[in-house]
Amino acid sequence: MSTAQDTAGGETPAWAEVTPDAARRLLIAAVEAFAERGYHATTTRDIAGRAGMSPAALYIHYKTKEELLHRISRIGHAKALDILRTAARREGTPAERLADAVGSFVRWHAGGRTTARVVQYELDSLGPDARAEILALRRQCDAEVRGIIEEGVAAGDFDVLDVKGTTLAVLSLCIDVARWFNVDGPWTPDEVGALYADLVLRMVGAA
Amino acid sequence: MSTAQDTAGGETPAWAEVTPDAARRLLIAAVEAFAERGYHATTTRDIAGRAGMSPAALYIHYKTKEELLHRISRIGHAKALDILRTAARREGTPAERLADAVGSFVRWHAGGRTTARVVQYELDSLGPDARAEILALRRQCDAEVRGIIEEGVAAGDFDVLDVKGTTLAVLSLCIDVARWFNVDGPWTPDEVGALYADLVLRMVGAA
DNA sequence: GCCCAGGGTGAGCGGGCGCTTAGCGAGCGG
DNA sequence: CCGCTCGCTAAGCGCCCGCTCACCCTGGGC
Repeated sequence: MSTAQDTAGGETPAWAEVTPDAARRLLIAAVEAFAERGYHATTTRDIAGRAGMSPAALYIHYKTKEELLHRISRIGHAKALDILRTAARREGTPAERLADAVGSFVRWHAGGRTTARVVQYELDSLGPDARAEILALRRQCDAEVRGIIEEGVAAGDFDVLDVKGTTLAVLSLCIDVARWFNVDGPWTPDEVGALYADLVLRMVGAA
Repeated sequence: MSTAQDTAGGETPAWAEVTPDAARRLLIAAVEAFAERGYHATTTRDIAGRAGMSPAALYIHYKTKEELLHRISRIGHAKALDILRTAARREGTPAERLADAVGSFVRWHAGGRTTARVVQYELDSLGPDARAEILALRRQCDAEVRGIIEEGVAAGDFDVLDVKGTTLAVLSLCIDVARWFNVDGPWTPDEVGALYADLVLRMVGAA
């Protein structure tokens, strides 16, 4: 159960950047707990218990419960931005790059649903400073997708009425996968990624 | 501020079915608080305070804090289902009915964002029985939209690879409006409704 | 063998939570 | 003008929260 959360493509083991080991185990426990119950409904005793430690151990590695959420949010958003950036800057037509971006972004939200849930839906539980920092990362995600769509429009490959609105809709569609995707459901992350890539190409008039 | 939340088209005053007046004021206060902070982060003292009452007054009209969420969720889902059902059963081509359904559903999520947020995102805070009841209403919402899409496919108006997946994506797109829509933002609910109706028609290949 | 640094624990503090209860006072039939 | 009803309040109960602190155990340098 503790090794269930990997990255979208299985590149690097998840949360490898968090050290030492005890801090990583606590963070993974927090991700699972926040995803299941939400930030406010999760107790520090629950997090420590999942990591096999006493409640006090949490405060050796993190100043507060909110710092845990902040760390999770920052690492998660960095990963999401990395996925979109990689797709946006590869070679290929705008349609190919948009399909790649949506496909891999959706695979991450479906496969790493536990992490994605926390990253995408617990943002409001952060304090003002931390939230502002995360929102900046979000705007960069938006910019990457909008960039691809604008290039497609400029090249005459896409037919879009409202670039800003369509960008928002595309991201919204991908993000909401984290809310409804069920590992035991009828689709694999790959299947949802492929379906969504097709749907998004239709949305921008590239089909 | 207390009259801010109306229905999508301004048909009936919101929450008119909740009586007596004190119970309705408490429920409206709860909707606002849950939408702002989430169910678990909202205290019964906060709800009562917003309604101008003492903390104990809440328990004259509701057995528990969860009963408030349950009532809000049931009424909200009933309204959502009503919107979709009305659009699905009117006269017109499948494309017209789908555009109507998406447009009005999105207008409700954008205009009544406060309510929609609670209804769509605080579901997991309900107990098993209450959640099961609400999930049944959700499946009916899904069935209404899937019905329109199936008719469009049967009539040869739509070109859809995966009816079930596309239905889910359409609903997901609409629901997520409640997460990002901002009343002070660049769009009105009507504009988002129109944009989304166009995007969904493209998704089903009816453009 | 001794010491020290540092990750870990058990116990517990102050406080705020959901919820209860005893009683108050306005409205009203008789 | 009594007295009953009933919506509401003030006070507070028991609980568990986030977080702290004094102490312990273990492993590596000398």
